[in-house]
Amino acid sequence: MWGTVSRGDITYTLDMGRWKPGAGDRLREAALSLYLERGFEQTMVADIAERAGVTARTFFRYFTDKREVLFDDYSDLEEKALAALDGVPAGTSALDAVAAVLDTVARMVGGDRELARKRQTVVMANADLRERELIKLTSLSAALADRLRQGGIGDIDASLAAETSIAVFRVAFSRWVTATDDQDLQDIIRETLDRLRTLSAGR
Amino acid sequence: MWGTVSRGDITYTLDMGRWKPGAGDRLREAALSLYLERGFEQTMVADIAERAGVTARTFFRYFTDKREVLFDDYSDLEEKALAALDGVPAGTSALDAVAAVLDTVARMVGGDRELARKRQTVVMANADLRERELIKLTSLSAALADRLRQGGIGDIDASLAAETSIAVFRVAFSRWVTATDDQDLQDIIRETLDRLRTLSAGR
DNA sequence: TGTCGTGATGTCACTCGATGACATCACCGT
DNA sequence: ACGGTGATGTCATCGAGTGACATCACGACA
Repeated sequence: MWGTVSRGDITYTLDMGRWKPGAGDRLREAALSLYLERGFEQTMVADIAERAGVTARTFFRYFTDKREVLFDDYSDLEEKALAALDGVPAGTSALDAVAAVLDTVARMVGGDRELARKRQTVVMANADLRERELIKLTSLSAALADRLRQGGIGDIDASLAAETSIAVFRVAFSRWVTATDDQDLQDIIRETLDRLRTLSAGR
Repeated sequence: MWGTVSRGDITYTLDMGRWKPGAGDRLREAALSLYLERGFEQTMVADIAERAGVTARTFFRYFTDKREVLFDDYSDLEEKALAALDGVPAGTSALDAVAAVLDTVARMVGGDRELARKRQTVVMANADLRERELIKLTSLSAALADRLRQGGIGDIDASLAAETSIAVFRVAFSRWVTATDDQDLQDIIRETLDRLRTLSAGR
């Protein structure tokens, strides 16, 4: 299917990629596997591109930088999270609304623990990747806070609830990927949120 | 004081810097002012170095990268924060312990609001700088959580309390730098923490 | 007072991430 | 068969960051 073609005195090698669809997905897979094999810093964008059958230049057409290839699915997450927030009945307390959002997020992320572990391994091994993850969560938090405000929640309460949800998610997610049993992420998140309520009550 | 010196057929310009002490501080000041004037991306490390009277290579001997020049004081902060944590009496609840830490941090950061505003302006204007700020806060949080565990606080409670303290700090700090009156950062932090307690109680 | 060691800095060369400008190619409709 | 279009490749360039080595001021010491 992909052979070689001569044109003039130049021979083009049609090594899958230039016209094969799905370059973005191939790049994502190539990146994750290479980051896992060699580590993030030891992997060059050219390596990822080569494994995906494209050029480094093409990599940067799909992803703004070398880190983003692991994180661009956060836009989906944010979209669904906001939708979940819109779904809660008016008058729900800020923390309950946020609980509903966390439940939705848990369903999205909690499906494939093996994948989550691979990603977590890679991300935790590198400071730049941890930074990127944090800012993704934070911008999600900011979006949630905005939406909460639109729903009539007070300014500070909205910010606090949103930030708190991130805190809970981080703690719960960490427990989930570390856990040896196969407890649901959803359950762990619920537990963690309850725990926070207890803590804040001073008990 | 710093003139020129001829040695052999080479003339060295002793433009303050090569031997003048305090290169680190000069670099910090130069960076902040340039980031403020032109923006972070439009400022090159060579520019900062030049204003500080050194070479770009020297910049990287003081700071690991272009961002770190704004954040290396976090090591002080972490040190003092942990010391504050050690100062709380045994048996204090996780959240109360964290409250004490926040108070200490507030005293350190809350002294110069003008400086804080400048920094905040620069940091908020650039995604890479926001990332760096987040990871600094997060590693502070991790250090606090560790210390809380050493003090006998349960695993999850320790993580949650530490993460929560970051959430409270972020919300409070944002209010403080934005505020038009001259309310103390300490007070705002106390208020915000109280607000979180109320929120979590479901009221 | 001259010499030497040391720490801080400068110089140079290089790699790699990232971007703009332009060329090339497959594919699709006409 | 032809021309337009979108995706990709190619090339040149900038700037961050790093290693190796040279240079210099200064303080110790004879």
